[in-house]
Amino acid sequence: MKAIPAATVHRMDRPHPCDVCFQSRFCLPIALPQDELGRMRDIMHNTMRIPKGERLFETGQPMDKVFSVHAGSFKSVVTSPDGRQQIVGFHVPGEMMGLEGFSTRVYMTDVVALEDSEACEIDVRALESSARELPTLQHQIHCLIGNRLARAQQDQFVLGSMQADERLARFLLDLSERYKARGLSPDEFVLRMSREEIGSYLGLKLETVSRLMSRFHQAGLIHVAQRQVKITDREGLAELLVPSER
Amino acid sequence: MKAIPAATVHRMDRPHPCDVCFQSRFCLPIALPQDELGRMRDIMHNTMRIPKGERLFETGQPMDKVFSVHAGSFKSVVTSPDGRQQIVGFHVPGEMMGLEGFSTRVYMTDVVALEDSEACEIDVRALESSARELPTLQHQIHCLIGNRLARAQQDQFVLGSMQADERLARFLLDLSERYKARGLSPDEFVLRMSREEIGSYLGLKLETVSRLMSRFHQAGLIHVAQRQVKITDREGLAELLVPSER
DNA sequence: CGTTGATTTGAATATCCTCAACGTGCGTGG
DNA sequence: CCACGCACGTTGAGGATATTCAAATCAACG
Repeated sequence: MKAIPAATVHRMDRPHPCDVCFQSRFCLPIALPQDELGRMRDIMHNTMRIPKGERLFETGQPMDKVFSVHAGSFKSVVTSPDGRQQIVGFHVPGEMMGLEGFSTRVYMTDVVALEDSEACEIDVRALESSARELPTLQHQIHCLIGNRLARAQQDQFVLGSMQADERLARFLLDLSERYKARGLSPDEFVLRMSREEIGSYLGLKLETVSRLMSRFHQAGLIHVAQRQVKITDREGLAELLVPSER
Repeated sequence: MKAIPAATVHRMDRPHPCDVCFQSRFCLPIALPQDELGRMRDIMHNTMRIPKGERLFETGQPMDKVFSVHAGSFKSVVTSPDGRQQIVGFHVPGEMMGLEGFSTRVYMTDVVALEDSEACEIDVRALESSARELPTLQHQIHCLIGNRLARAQQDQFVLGSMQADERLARFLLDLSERYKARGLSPDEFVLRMSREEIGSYLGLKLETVSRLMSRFHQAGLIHVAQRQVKITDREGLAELLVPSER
C-alpha cells in the first residue's frame, strides 16, 4: 500500500472532514456532543492519501482499523475462493469502510480507491474503549454497522428481485441521493467507476449496463456522455422501480 | 403477534439456550467470561413461543429488542415500496435477528417463524448499557453485527456472480455447515422452508429450484425426498462452486 | 377419499450474456 | 500539433440460462 499520511493534527476550532461520519444526518437522530467529538478526534490517527487503484486494505489482513472516506471514492470487493470478484459497495465521503471486519477481526473485502482519495484511519481498540465511556458514540457505532447491514440487505433485494433496468435506475437514484446528502449536486455528477464496475456491483455485464445507459438516454430519463451523468427525468427513473406501473 | 412468553426465569447452574449466541464458536475467539454471562442472562428477558407463520417483528416497528433463535427457525424478509418481497436470510438456533435495526432503530425486515419456534428477547437498551461495563460483551456485539454484515456481503456475491446451480449448491452446503456447528447432522436434515422460499433467498423461481434439486439427485450429489435432504457427495457439490473445473 | 397446497416436469419464451466489431477519448511521444 | 496506442465504451447478432405458463403428481389432512 502506497498510502502516505497527509495530516495527523486536527484543530478543534474547525470541522474535521471526518466529523461528518459521527454526526446526525448520515446516521442517528442524535448528533455526537461536542466533548465526545473531541475524543473522537483523538483516535482519528491520521489521514491517508490513497492513489487511484491502490488498496486501502485487503481480504485476510487483521482488522485493527476502520476508515472513513475523507475525499474521493472507493469500492469494496469480495473475492471467492475460485478467484471471481464482485463489488459489494461503493463509498463516498462520510461513509465508513472496513466494518465487516468486526466479524472475525479480519477484513473480508478489498477496498480500492476509484480515484485519488483520502481516508481517515480510526483505531478499533481506541474506538471501542472510547465507546465504553461515551454512550452516544457507542450508539453511533452500532448505527454505522447496522446501516451497512441494512444497505447490504437492500442490495440483496436488488440483486435477487429486480430486473436489469430497475437495478441501474436504482443505482443512479441511490448515487444521486448520497451525493445530495453530502451537499453535492443530485442531478449532475461524474461516475467514478467504469461500466464494468457498475455491472459487477449490479450483477450485470458491462455491455448490459452500457445498453441500458443508452436506452435511458434515448428515453429522455438521463443525459449521459461517458461518465458524465445528468438526471433529466427523476420521476421517469423512479417509475422503473415500480414494474406494476409499466 | 401471537407470541407467548414461554419462560422468564433462567438458572445459572445449567446452560441457557441463548448462551450460545455469546460464546466463542459462533463468533469470537474469546468466550464470554462466566460473570459476564450472568449479566447477559439478566437482560434476556424472556423466551417467546412463535407459532409457524407468525411474525416476530415487522418492518417499520421501533427496534427496542434483538432476538436470538432458541429453537426452530426463522426467515428475514425485505419488502420493497411496491410490495415485492425477498428473503434475505434464514436463521437457525444460536443466531441473532433484528440486528439491521441498529441502523435507524426501526426494524428493516419482517421476521417470520418457519415452524413453531422459540426466540429469546434481548432488550437493546439493557444490552448497550451492559456492554459499556463488559468489554467482552461489547466486542461480541460488534462481532455479531459484523458477522451478519459479512454474511450479507457473501450473499451479494452469490446473487450477483453465481449461476443457479452454484447458488443452490452453496445454499445446501452452507445450511449443512450451520447445522454441523450446532451439533446437528450435517449430512441429513429437513428443509424448514419451501422451494419458493429457497428460490426467493437465492434469486430464483421455485421451478428452477425444484429442477436443480432433481438434477442434483440424479447426479448422485444428494438424496432428496420432499424436504428431507441427504448429502451423499459433498465433494461433488463443492465442485459446483468452482466453475473453472467443469 | 376428496380437497388443498406443494412439488415436479415439460415446452415455449424472455432476458441477459457472449462474442465480435467498431467508436471515442485521452495521454504519450514523435 | 498530430499520430498512435490503449483503455473504455457502444452496438449488433446469436445463444444460453432461467422464467413463464401449463399440466400432472404427490403428500398431508380432515
